[in-house]
Amino acid sequence: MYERKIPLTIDCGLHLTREILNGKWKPALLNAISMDIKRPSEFVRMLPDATRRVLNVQLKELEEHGIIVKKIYPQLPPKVEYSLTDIGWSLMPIIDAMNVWGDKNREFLEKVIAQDPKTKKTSKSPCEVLRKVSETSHH
Amino acid sequence: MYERKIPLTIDCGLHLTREILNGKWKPALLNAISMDIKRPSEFVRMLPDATRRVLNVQLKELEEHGIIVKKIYPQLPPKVEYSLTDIGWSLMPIIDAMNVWGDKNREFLEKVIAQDPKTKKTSKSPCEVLRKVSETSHH
DNA sequence: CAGAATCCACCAGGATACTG
DNA sequence: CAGTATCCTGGTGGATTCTG
Repeated sequence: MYERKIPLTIDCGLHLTREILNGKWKPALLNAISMDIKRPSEFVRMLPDATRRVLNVQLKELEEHGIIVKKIYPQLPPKVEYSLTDIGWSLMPIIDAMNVWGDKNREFLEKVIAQDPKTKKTSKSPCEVLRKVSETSHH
Repeated sequence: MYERKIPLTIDCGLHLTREILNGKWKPALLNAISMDIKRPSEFVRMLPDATRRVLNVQLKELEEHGIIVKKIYPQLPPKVEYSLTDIGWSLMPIIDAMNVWGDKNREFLEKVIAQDPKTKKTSKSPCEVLRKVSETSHH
């Protein structure tokens, strides 16, 4: 059974963290950036089910919340790169834990979520896509 | 700088976990249940900004997803208690991490989130409320 | 005390098209 | 390649009322 190391008496922190991570693609974006996939075009390839617009919106929020930084290279064609701030990096253990937990329980979770009527099936599995991207993302 | 222990090449797990935790009050509910605050009336007291209905909805989803279990005592007045399943417990380190991270960065986060125009101020701080509840929750 | 039934407002997120 | 402007809809979550 799970043993709590720290006595948690309040959950404000929980709400704050939820607020920061609140957005359909934010965890995935953070995960991507931490893996050095940090250009908008790469995000789009990596998350085929998301729109450029939505990704931009969520990236902007993450930026405004101080989690990531946007660097614009004044070139033609334009080049943009995102990177994690210190606070952003400090968030990664949580993202990783979510990733690991989801992977570990994938079989079970896919079943219970699939049986959920309000779950819309996404056309493509993000898995293979991301795998491809990360192989080719650095030319 | 953050050193990644496990090479993460896919983020499906991330999506699954997000799906499970997707719901405004789910993390707080899980946190509460793990702290042995597990009766509907306690939830309502603990989260004054949430409606009974919404809490019920989210509890039901958590139950359908196999994260919690609902036990109904056939009495008058009715009594209901929720508890975490094994999978639910295995999720707690993540909830805790979120709680800790949010607490640690509270000052910063409150600032950046407050300056966010689309953040609606909640009337009461959940902190004091929860503190009160946990003091009195076991009669 | 627990919870179902309505009704509804709002906004996150998706589709599309256009500019630099 | 990057970003913005519209437009639209589905669903989340809130308010209220009513039962056992």
